[in-house]
Amino acid sequence: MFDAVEEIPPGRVSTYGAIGRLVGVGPRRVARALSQGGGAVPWYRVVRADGSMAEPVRVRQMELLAAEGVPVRNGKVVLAAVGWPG
DNA sequence: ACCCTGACATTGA
DNA sequence: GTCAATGCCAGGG
Repeated sequence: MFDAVEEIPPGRVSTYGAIGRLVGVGPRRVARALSQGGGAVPWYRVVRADGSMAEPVRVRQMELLAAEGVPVRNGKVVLAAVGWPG
């Protein structure tokens, strides 16, 4: 699944659910994997289905995304614009 | 084995 | 658009 995450091009964003469907596992499995192993992959390009982000990292994540030119609206990523289906 | 908890998703109010 | 309830999978006590 880390492969799927690395597949996300810069400036684009995907969701836990999307990744989950790609690799055939539940979204929580993805979230868990990233929270533990993460670090070596662009985990910040993965957000919730509604574009919001996880509390523990939401600040950092917003910065990293903004740095790649990802549009954010009210603390939520504009998936309609940069969403990455896979 | 049972219960609680969490970087989640979907549905209905 | 925001909130609560329900379903889901895996870990830890």
